Amino acid sequence: MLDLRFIRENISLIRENIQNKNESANVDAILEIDEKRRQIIQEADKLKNTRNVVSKEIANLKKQGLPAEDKIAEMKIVSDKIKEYDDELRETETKVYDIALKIPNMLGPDVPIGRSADDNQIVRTWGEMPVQQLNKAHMEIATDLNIIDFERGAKVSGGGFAFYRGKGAKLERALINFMLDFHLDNHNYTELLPPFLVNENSMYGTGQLPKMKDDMYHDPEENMYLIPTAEVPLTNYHYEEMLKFEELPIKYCGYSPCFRREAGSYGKEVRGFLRVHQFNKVEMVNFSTPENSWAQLEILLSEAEDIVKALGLHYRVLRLCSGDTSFSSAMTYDIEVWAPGEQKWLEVSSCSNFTDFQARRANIRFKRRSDAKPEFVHTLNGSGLATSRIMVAILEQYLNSDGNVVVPEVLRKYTGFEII
RNA sequence: GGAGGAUUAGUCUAAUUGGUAAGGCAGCGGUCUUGAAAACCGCCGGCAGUGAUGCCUUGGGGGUUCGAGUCCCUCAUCCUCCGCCA
Repeated sequence: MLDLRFIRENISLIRENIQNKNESANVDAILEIDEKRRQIIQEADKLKNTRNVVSKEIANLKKQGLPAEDKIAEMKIVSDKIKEYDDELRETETKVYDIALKIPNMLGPDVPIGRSADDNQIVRTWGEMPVQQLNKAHMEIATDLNIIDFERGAKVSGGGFAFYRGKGAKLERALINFMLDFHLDNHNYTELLPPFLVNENSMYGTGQLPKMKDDMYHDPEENMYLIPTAEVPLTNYHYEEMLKFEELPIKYCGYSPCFRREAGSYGKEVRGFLRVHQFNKVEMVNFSTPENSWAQLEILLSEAEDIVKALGLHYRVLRLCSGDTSFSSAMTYDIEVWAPGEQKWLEVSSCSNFTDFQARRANIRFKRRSDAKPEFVHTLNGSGLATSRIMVAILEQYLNSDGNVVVPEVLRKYTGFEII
């Protein structure tokens, strides 16, 4: 969420930003409602002051055994009035937040303006386009090698679910463990293995709710949500906390499965591993001071790139244009790996600076000194990485001429085999 | 799932029949000192405000009352016991 005061003072910038982000939030009413909200607070505070002062007088009278009926009757009226104001305030605040929660984060200064993925900037490309002797897509490879079973996934759960089988399952576990160990050993992270179900507050905290409600698996019985990314539990780990200045930046990484309903997806988009309801991901999150967050974003990106490099996969880095940058993000870099069988680039990581947007929602703050005013931290996160699409890239880039797949060097100590 | 107990600010701990959150420690700033410690003074929950100041805050949310840390309802978390269970 944006600061209400910032909204008040920069409404035209906010309208422009909503357009640039291809969002549709309607902010027309917010100024008027917020003005009303502030007036109610002022009026109510005056009455509350009266009540506090006179209540003390009543207490004193009672102590001296003097009558206080007049003042009590007077305060009864004041109290009723306060209740009316408080009810009105609650209503008005709800209206303000309904609008404010749907306003997207402001874009960072270097974000190129554009409508769609076509306008994203290519920052750099790493490695060489691999030359394929066999031109097979990952589904065919996986089926031939019997390492991924979508049919039985569909039978047991539904479309978009799969079993990893045999060496496929082990390769998946190897990827997860390799990524975690790599970040822990080389990038100074603390590992968190989080809950996969979270409450509603957490979903609001990181900004999945209210906007993305339809994309979430929800248990109405307990009002809990299956996480769409470990970003949710890892960021909300410090929900409503005051962090220590000396400890920033705080860096966590953690594995989780990610659950997405993908409502509205269709056709060949949902075929194979490119878009599934459940996939595995190692996520990195970072709590930073405001002045340091842009530098941290570059570091976060390079840490994600280190994984792709270590796996020897041909990839490129994109700076997302305004229209492709998500609701909560100020700026996002995507890492895409090349899938020769698909003949396309696959997103395997998204590294974003959320500035103070999530921190304000989740109320995560820090003090520069023990007697200083609290400030919101900046939060960042990046996938490091999503394994299902990395699996696709490995199968297609490491396919050799006899139809087998060579296991990337760094994974061999985890898999125990060199070839599938 | 059932029964009972607990939750006060970073932490520990107070608060007459309901009368409007008192202290200790830690931390920060200062005086003193060659430097440090000790001692002493001030600050030391949040929001708004340049400020004086005002409002809010006893796990969350409601209620009763002129007034709630205190009484009632509800939810959460923790502890003890019973039941069930990987």
